[in-house]
Order: sequence, then C-alpha cells, then structure tokens
Amino acid sequence: MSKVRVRFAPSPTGYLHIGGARTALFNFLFARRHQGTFVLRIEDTDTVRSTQESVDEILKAMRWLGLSWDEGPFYQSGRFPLYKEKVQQLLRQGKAYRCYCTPEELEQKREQAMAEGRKPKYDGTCRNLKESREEKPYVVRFRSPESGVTTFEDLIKGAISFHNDELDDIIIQRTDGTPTYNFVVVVDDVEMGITHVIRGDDHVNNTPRQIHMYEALGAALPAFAHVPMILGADKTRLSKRHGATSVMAYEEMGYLPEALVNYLVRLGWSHGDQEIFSLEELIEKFSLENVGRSAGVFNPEKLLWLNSHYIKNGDSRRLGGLLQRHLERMGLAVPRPEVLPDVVVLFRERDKTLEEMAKNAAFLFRDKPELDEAAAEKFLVAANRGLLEAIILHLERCDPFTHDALEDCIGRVMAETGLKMGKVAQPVRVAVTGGTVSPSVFAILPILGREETLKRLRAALAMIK
RNA sequence: GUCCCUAUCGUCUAGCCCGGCCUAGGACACCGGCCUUUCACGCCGGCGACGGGGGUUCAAAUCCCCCUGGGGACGCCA
Repeated sequence: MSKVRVRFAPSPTGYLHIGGARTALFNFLFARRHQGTFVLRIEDTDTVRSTQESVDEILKAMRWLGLSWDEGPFYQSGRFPLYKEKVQQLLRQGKAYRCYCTPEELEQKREQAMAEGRKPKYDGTCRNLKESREEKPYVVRFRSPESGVTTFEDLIKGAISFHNDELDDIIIQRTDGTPTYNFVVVVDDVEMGITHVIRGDDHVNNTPRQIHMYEALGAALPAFAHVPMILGADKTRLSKRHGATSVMAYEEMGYLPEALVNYLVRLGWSHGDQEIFSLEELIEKFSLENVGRSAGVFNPEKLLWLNSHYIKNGDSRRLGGLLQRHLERMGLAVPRPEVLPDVVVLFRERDKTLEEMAKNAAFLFRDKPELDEAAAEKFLVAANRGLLEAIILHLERCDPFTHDALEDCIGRVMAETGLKMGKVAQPVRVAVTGGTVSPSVFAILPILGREETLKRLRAALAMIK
C-alpha cells in the first residue's frame, strides 16, 4: 500500500472549534499511526471571509493541542492559477460549461422548487447553450452525469450510494473568476497526493460530486472516511449556545490540552473500556474502524473529569508554570514562582481546572485575604479570641515552620484549650485564607511563611477586639 | 419538501461484522455510605439502556424489512 497522506483543511473564517479540532486530531492520529504525512491546507478561496487572524488563531490552537503537521500550511489563495487552468481544461473537454444565470434568478428558482416540494437543484438552463456570450458575466458549472448511481465505500460508514439524478451541476468558478470549494478540494487532494480524506459527516453529500470531478480530472480516488458530527446537549449541531466551542477558550478556562485531546478522541472512538489515553498511546491504538457512525453529544462534565485527572497526575512543575499564567491573568504577581509546584500539589486533588486552582490559591498571592463575611461572622468572634492568642503564641515559637512541626504546635494548643481539631483549624483557616474552604492548614502555612501567617492571624485578632 | 446518514443507560461507549458466554460491561453525571481539621479527593454500594413493529432462527442487542426518532445536505460558504 502506498504511503498514507492525509490533510486537515480548515477554512480561516473564525477560530478552531471543537469539531474541527477533532477532525484534525483524527487525521493527525491516522497519519502518525501509519507513519504517513499530515498536510495542513488553508481553504481560503472565499477571499471575502477569510482572514489572516483566523489562520493565526487556528495554527495557535493546533500547536497548543500538539497536532503538528508535516507539510504546509498551503494556502489555496496562492494557487488560483492552477485552479483556473484546471477549469479551462474541463471547459475545453466539455466537462464544464458557462452559466449566465444570475444569483437572483437562481434564488427564485430555488424558492419555487422548495415551494413545490421538489429538490432545489439547478435546472440546467445553460447546460446545453450553443452560443457563448463572453461579454456577459458567467460562472462555470461542472457537468454532472444525469443518470446512474454513484457509490463509494466509506471507511467509517460503509457503502454509500447516490442517484446521479439527485445531483445538480455545481458552480466551480465564480463570476469573479475565483474557484469554489468543491472543485479546489478535489484539485488539491489530487495534486497533494492525498490518499485518505478524513473529514466531517457534513461532507457526505459532497462526495459523489467530488468523485465525478476526480473522474473528470482523470485522477485516482482517495479513500473516504466521514466522521460523525458533534452535537450539543439538545442534540442540535454544537454551537456557541451550548457553551465555549473555541479550542483556545478551553485553554483560557484552565483546561489542559491532553484532557481536551483525550476527551475529543473518545467522543466517537473507543478502544474497549479504556478511558485514559496519552497521545503516544493514541498514535499506537487509533484506527478508523473503531470510530462510531452516529453523532455524539458534547459532554462538558466528562471533559472536566478528564481535566481533573490530568491535573491530579501531571508534572507539578509544568502545572505550576501554567498556574502562574492564570494567576497573572487575574492580576496577581508571583514573586516566588518556586513555590508553585508545591501549590499545585496542595490543590490538585480539589480543583478541576487551572482557573479554579488559581482562584482558590489566590489568597497565597494577595497582600491580605479577601474575607468572606459569613465565615468571619462565624469563626472570627470574641469567643475565639483566647484561642487565636494561644495559636499566635505557639506559632511564634514554632520551629521549623513546617507541616509536621506545625501539627505539633497546634496539638499543644489543642491540649491547652481542650478543643478538637475542627474547632481550632477553622478560625485559623478563615484568618489566613479568608474563607472556610482550603487545603490542610498545616500545608498552607509553610507556603505562606511564619511572618505572613502571623500577620494575618494578628489582623484577625485585631478585628475581633 | 427531497436526498444521504444514523439509532444500547441522561451522556460517551463495549458488545453487533463471525446469533447462544448479555438476568447487556465500562466511564461521566446523579443518589447513599465510609474516610475526614473545612471543602474536595479517594474507596464501597445504588439508580439507569438494547426506540417500536414485523420477520428469519431451536435461539436476536446481534441478521432482514417497515415505521418512528435524531442528525446532515440541498449557497457565486467551506
């Protein structure tokens, strides 16, 4: 079998969304699995809507996910002469023809057909025009067979057939001379030697026409694999209404790329009962045969669970670096980044995103804690004054200021006062963190340091008085 | 409307191709318990599905047909 060549071909009219990312991921995995080549191609034939910013955004998202490509990015906008030449070739061979119908006429015909319950396809008005009217604006249409059946074997869905009379003559070149998607995709896939076309389900209907174009161009057919769509909770196509759909929005919300990759690949693909996969493992195990055939619903809770899994198990130094970025985005300075890995270790069991971790660990990086009113009213009360004084006294002398030493010191406070752990820990927690929820106080205090800890405890005491 | 695709717990899925091992397995979520300095985490347990109807067969989640549901396409977008 010839060497595998696949491509991801986004259109740069926005950011990389979840669905596109999964298509890219499947292509990437398939290429790596077969030691093939992954080509990146920018489909920007719509010069009006395509932007460089979108290209940059898409590349950034792919890099973040770790989906590296081997060739490209190739821009279709830079290949117009090639397409023009191919259009001329089809025109000469009579496999395409000029159409002088105006957009308005076509729109009208479409509406009428719909109203009459017919399929709104091009009626072929200009298909057999004898004279050429060069002076009038025209588009070029591909001449589609009028009868017969076109069948292809989809690697995911199996055999798919279309009656050719359902197909109409689609436009391959616009009035302004630019080519359209269905044509360039074929020209480029042929030119770039693409062996497997792995793309979204929504392209199934385009496939028979594209097959005709391969034939018209005298090219061999690639294999096709159509991956099912991703839907929202209401089973409609995933959109902003269902929450974030941009890949980079997940980065901002504190998700790890490996979590998103793991989630996306399991949405529609499986390997027995296994849920957790590293990228290396995916490359080893991925196969199109195990991709499901029906659309899947995007489930944010499961993504969150995977993210928490990778936060729990990831390298604390790397996570610390990522956490720093989130803290800084919140406007907090991190004067001692070397404590960050320890912070990660403290919070990784409780926070499901880095964003959440940054929020919950923020008290460590503020000048003073943001006091939760209800918590203060409950624990920073006159009745606890003596307790706080005793704690301060013991902590002043607690040496070293470490987890175990602190445990001993607080233990002495408990012995003196006869109070249980719960009674002693909560006032300290509130004084130091500002709230009632945090990791173990014995773990927090060493990170904060003796000086800062005492400062906060004294401030709390002062408040009570 | 027409065409194409699709159908196992609320969701992602295993099983289906090669019918019996399925009183249908796993995961997320949810509920309960345990653990516990708070909140989590973790552990244990529970709830929960073969869309409906016909066939074929000794036997069907697994094969065939119809219906229904869902999705997609029908653009001088990709």
